[in-house]
Amino acid sequence: MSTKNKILDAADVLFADKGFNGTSLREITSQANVNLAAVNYHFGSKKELIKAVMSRYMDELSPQLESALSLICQAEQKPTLHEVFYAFIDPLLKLNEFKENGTSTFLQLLGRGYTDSQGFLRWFLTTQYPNVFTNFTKAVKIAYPELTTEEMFWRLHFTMGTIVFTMSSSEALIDIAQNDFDNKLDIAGVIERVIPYVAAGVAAPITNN
Amino acid sequence: MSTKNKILDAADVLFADKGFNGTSLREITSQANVNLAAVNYHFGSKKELIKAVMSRYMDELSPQLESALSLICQAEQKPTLHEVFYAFIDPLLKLNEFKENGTSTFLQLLGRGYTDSQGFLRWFLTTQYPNVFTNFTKAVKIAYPELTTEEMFWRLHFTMGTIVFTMSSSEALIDIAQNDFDNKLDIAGVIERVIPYVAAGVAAPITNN
DNA sequence: AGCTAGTTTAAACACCCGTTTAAAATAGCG
DNA sequence: CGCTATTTTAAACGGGTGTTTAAACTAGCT
Repeated sequence: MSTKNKILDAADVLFADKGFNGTSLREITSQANVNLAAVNYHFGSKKELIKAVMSRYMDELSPQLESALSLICQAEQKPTLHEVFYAFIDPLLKLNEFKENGTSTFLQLLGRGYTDSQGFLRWFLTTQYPNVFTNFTKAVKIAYPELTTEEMFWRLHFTMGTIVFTMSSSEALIDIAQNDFDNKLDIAGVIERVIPYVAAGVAAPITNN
Repeated sequence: MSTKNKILDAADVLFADKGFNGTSLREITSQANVNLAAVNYHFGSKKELIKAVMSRYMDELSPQLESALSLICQAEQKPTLHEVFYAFIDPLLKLNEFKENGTSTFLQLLGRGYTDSQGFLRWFLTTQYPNVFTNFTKAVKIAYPELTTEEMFWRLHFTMGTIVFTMSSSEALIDIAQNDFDNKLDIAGVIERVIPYVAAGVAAPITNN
């Protein structure tokens, strides 16, 4: 395997686990069995490495999400909110074929990116992959047209927060849940549980104060 | 003002803004106009300072939350989920009297603590302030007894995630929202919007797969 | 084989970190 | 006042950080 990929593979596990700030290049390169300077040689800087790690997932995910959402929007009958959110499941789970534990690693990275480094990753995602967001809001708008744009703005961000936050601590939660309820559970199980939650949240009746 | 309080005041703003790992003692002490060594003299270590910052809020909040929740549980008619969640609003908003921008700062700190430093703050909160959690689950159990303990476990963590994550990026979101919808909005407004969302999420019908 | 372009390597660089030290300053009190 | 205990201070410590350097190595190709 190429040095570049060895670095990427080691980096995304460590980044997901300990955050971007919390992971040093020395940890990454020793885990990847490559020289420290290789990161700067192949990627230029740590920041560019972070972008590369995220891009590897987004380039895989983004087209699949786009087609899944546009399929829903063009269907003869208008979709339910439940269907809109379920459109995310297959593309997300396919990341597991793309890479071992790809789904949960990616979602953890997303969570890290939201809170670490003062939102530079949010800027990166919204500017580099804007279609994912516009397609999603379009689909929600069709499924729940009564929702004002502003309410939708907030509820989608709440949803983003729920997903991302849950997944970034999903390993710990799964551990606790398996101890307390001895119920075999994996990342797909968590997704199965979070979808009804966020769908109900977005579908909540509009309160007019 | 005492050196100790100057440090605490500077620390919680910086911690909320840039995370625990992302804030150095040198930033804190220069912002507080005190000597670098003062932190270790008064608090012992950075970790103890983090605990002290959180305790200052929790000691204020915890009793108020406990009484608000037990009031609800002991009412003659069983509470709705909406009421259970609204019980949080007043105690949280009272943090603004306790300290300028106390509410949003505290919630941001909570978000930081969940993701930074591999969950040591979660351990700290659940072991030092267990009553808040048990009272909350008790109240939810009364309001929605059909929910299994396991489902409740997950939905409460989803809720925690939504709140904490939303608030940790609330400033940026409020900025965007005010630009796009020119709608005056503050932290209380965000709370007003997130409550129906999480209440609906927790109240979502049970799916049996 | 000999040259070149691409890659890897060990070492050093300059800087930031949390913590400790020991001296200086400041209060508090008999 | 003079003594003691507390607090503040500047400086240093040991270690970790991302990045850069220049030399060594390794293809690939004529």
